[in-house]
Amino acid sequence: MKKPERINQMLRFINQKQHFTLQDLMHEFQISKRTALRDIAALEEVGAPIYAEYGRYGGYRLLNQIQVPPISFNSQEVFALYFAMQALQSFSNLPFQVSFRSIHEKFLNELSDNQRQEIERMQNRVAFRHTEQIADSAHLEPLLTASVKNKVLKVDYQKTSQTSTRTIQPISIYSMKGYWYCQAYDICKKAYRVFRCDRITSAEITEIQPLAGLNEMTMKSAHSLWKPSENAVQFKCLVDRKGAELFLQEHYPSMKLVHEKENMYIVGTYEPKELDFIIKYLAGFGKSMKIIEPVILKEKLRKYYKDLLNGI
Amino acid sequence: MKKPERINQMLRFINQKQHFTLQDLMHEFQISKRTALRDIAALEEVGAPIYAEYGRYGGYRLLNQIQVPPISFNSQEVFALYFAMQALQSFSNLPFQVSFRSIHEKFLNELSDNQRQEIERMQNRVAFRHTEQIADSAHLEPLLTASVKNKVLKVDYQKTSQTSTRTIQPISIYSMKGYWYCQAYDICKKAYRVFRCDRITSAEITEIQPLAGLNEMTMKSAHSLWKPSENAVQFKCLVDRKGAELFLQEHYPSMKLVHEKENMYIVGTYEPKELDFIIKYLAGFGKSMKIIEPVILKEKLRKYYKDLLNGI
DNA sequence: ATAAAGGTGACGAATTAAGGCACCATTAAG
DNA sequence: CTTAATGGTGCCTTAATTCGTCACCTTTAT
Repeated sequence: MKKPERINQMLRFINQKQHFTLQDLMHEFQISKRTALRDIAALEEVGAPIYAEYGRYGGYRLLNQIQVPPISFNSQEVFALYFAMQALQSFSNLPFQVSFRSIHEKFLNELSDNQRQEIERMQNRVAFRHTEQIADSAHLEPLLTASVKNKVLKVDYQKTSQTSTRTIQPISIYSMKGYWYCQAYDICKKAYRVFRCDRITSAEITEIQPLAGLNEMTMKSAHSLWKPSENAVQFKCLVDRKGAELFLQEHYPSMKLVHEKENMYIVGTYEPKELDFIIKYLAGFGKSMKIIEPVILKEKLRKYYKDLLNGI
Repeated sequence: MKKPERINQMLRFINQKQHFTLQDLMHEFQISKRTALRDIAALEEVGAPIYAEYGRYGGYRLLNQIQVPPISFNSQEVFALYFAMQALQSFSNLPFQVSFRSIHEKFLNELSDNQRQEIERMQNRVAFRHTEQIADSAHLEPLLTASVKNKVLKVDYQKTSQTSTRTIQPISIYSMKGYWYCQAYDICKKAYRVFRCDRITSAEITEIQPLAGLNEMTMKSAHSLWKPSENAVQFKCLVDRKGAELFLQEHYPSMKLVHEKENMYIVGTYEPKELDFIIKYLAGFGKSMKIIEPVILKEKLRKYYKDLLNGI
């Protein structure tokens, strides 16, 4: 018997029992223990609500979902979840493997006719837009797995046509502005780094001893690992109301917005090698921003604008 | 997706339809015709009472409903939903009133201990970041209600310190880059418009007769209501690879990216009154962009940079 | 301590799945 | 009668999956 058919029969089989063991499956379907185990995994993947009981007289049982009212979310909650899901759907890469078709169906199954209709009506009326995914990120799953299980990863990282092999301990992954990023500790360089996931061309979980304490890190606290080097330069820019809004739309952890006597300033630090980057960022503010210090930043910006003028 | 899972989803898929075609399966499950055919065979083997209708407008029909064992969300799906919800939570305004606390609790209640633990471990490891909400939008609910129920709304709209009263028929609402927007048809001005919701200072549902046909509009098709006026100016800019990426991160419906003999161009139109806006947008590309036409755009950009230079 | 349950990892041989292609059969519309 | 849209078959190649075996681990009740 082929696997799909067997899995389906199993679904029916376990549905009749409330309790069964691997032995039962082995006899019933004439398969080995290993295969029975694998089939259980397949059943769970399909969504069968079973759980295992360990030890002597253990076995598998069905979660009795019928007794507990099947997730009674109210309409508003259902909407919220549904549209959250829709937003997820537009990601071309996710750190989990999910079929939105399947979620969609299971979701609608749980709902009353009324709720179903309302959802359908709202379908084309609400959206949470975010930047579309720009580059495919192929290895999100191992990155997430490593960060959750506190493992060390060996990755190939491609940066401007150069590929380097890094040994990293991922802390978290996040999507932002069309890209996936991975916060991690670079074991070799002994420093906190952020990697862009689409530039990771391969990822492999190793058994290298992870750094202790790093698994206590959360996404936010990890940023604190980032310290301005001794060479870091302080800067300060005056911004108007519009500039402040732009800042809120896009900024980096090394800067903040401060109010000072009716005026607003962006203050922060940059590493010398990031100069070009920061100039480009600040130029995006246009007239809404005025560099106060340092002078070198003013000079650079002037040069930047001159270059652009010549390039037109 | 592996075959057993696909077959299961198919069972549920065809169970909801009374009629479907090979094409449906091919699209829905992203498989070839040959495979779809084979899957049909597998379904029959599993016991689905399907029969085929030959010829044009043919397809498959289900004789009677199949009994499919109940299944629930699998772990991966639960994770995805959970994190989608987390992302929603960071919105300071939503068009529905929800208590994330309550959703959170209901969610965790339904899960097995195992899943609960995994979720907790992932809590600080994954995030879908989007721009934080910048301005409060107070009247999202009436806007959504009006768009769903096809009602006409009277709103006060504040634009650069001037408040005007508009009579609009909302088509959809969406969030983007930290703001909520509302696509709507302005009944008085007889034109399609997009409003920023935080600038709507009051909203009231009226009983004014709505425009017929508008409720057929979806979010995407509504954009087609937007037509460049007679005064609209065509423009064309050369961009390099980096420029193309920037374009993908941020662009507007009136423009598109085209490939032409190894080169990439942004082409589109702008309204004369949007000139300042478009200049600012294009300036954001820096060296990665070169205006090809019209000349007036080049001139404006040059002036823009000169002004900035003087302002440093 | 022991026995009985579930669970993992690795490996190689066997099997299956998948897509592509060419071509056939049936049916309705024009 | 032709065309388009639909289901259906056979055959080929390549890639992926499946399965059993075996060794060994974990959990739990007795």
